[in-house]
Amino acid sequence: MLKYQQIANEIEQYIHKQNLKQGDKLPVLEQMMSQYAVSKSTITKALELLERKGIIFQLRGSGIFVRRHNRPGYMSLFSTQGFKSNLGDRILTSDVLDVSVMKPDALVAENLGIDVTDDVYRVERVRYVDGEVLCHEESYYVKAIVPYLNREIVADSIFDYVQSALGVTIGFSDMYLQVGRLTESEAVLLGLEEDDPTLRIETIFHLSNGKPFDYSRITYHYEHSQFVVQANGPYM
Amino acid sequence: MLKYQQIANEIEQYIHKQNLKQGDKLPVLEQMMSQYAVSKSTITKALELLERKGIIFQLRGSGIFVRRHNRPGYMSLFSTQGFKSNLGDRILTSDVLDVSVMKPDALVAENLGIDVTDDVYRVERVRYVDGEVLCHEESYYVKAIVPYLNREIVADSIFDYVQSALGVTIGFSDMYLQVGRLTESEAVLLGLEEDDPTLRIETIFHLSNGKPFDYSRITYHYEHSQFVVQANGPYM
DNA sequence: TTGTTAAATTGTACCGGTACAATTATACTT
DNA sequence: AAGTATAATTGTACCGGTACAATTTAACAA
Repeated sequence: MLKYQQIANEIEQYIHKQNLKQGDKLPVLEQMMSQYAVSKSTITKALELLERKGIIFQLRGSGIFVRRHNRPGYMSLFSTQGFKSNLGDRILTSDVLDVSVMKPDALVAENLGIDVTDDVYRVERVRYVDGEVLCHEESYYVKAIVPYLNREIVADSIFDYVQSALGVTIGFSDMYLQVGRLTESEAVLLGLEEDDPTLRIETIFHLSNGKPFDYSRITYHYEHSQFVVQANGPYM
Repeated sequence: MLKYQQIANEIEQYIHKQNLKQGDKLPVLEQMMSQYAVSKSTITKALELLERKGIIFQLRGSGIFVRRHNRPGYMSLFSTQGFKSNLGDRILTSDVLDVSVMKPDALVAENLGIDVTDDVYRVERVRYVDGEVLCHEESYYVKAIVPYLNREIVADSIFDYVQSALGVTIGFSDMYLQVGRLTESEAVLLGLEEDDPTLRIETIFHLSNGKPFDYSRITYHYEHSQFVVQANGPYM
């Protein structure tokens, strides 16, 4: 692991262990330099990472402060999307409805940048947090990149498997959000009624080399899903 | 303007003018260094900014490539939230329903980190994109930070005014998303029916010194709002 | 042609430095 | 006590460098 990542983790741990709250001040940069015995730019890089994650904010001339939102029930929009799990103490489980190899339809192929004659894995799951229905997920993996999947892998974290077993790294993703109404079949799976409101998120996940490898459609249970997104002004 | 910001802008312009698409390659780092006559770290910083904005991705050993999502109808979730307007060619207008000074209720005061005896500006608007109803917005500004507002300012971009006229800088924001059903009064304003689906976003905007100055509740017209969020893997 | 090895290309991690801007603390005045 | 100038603190911009890892290209062998 890289130094600046390691340091970022340790600082994050420190904040949690000390139970620091919004506005609490962290040690100054120079002290961190000597504490971790690295150069200023390495500390800066670690802090920048934490800033992007919404864990701290820095104020020139003043110091480094803890940033923390105050709504326990909300999940990070990104945590449910395959990235670093940030669900805290909540337990995520899955019912696997389907894992199979197939040919993609035109829409799926287009989103994955492949041909309709190429193979994809289709995975269908219903996911739960602490036993409550969270969402219905239908996702497609490019078989050329993810050559093998089974129900055990899929019941767990697919992304962990892909990264550790296949040695590929996930780079970035495009998420498309839209509110709509449930179809009858979706309603059954989520334990709701037809035409009930829902949040639909389509996501295209890319490897770090820019190639799409996963296209997924998620339909959320509107009563069990609330999300937080922490944004940093100048960058968006 | 800072060098690295300036360079980031110029590169962004270049991408648009050349109409580069996903996967197209940009000049290599070393060439950019000489072209803009700055050091490597300044170019790196500019590129990092563009990477965060979802405009490029970098690939060690290979080059710098354009990243571009391919769904024209979708607005960036952040563009409608006061940050850098990225709506492209679409025109954003507002009906101002209310601009007044008042005392906040307990909930608003809590979200703004102030006392119920402190003054706030209450702003209520209906916003349109290209003439279509986009959302209903109710927002509260800490009067101690934003001492004056009127209907002209509010009809335009409040954030531009706050930053340029008041000389404060916006630092970061926490957004809370939730799907629900419209109340009758909301439905009237949006031209929909009661109990229709809707996306509700509450946002707390902070200055760069960490102080909250704006708490807003937005209710979106579910048929006229679709959002894109571009995420970068390792940072979330 | 196909695969393998070696070399060149190219971005990233990390160092250490100077200058500076924003904030906060201090000393001083009124 | 309250304002005002001054100094100290503290993070950010920018420079220029070395080493290195990932990728691509070129050279080579089977």
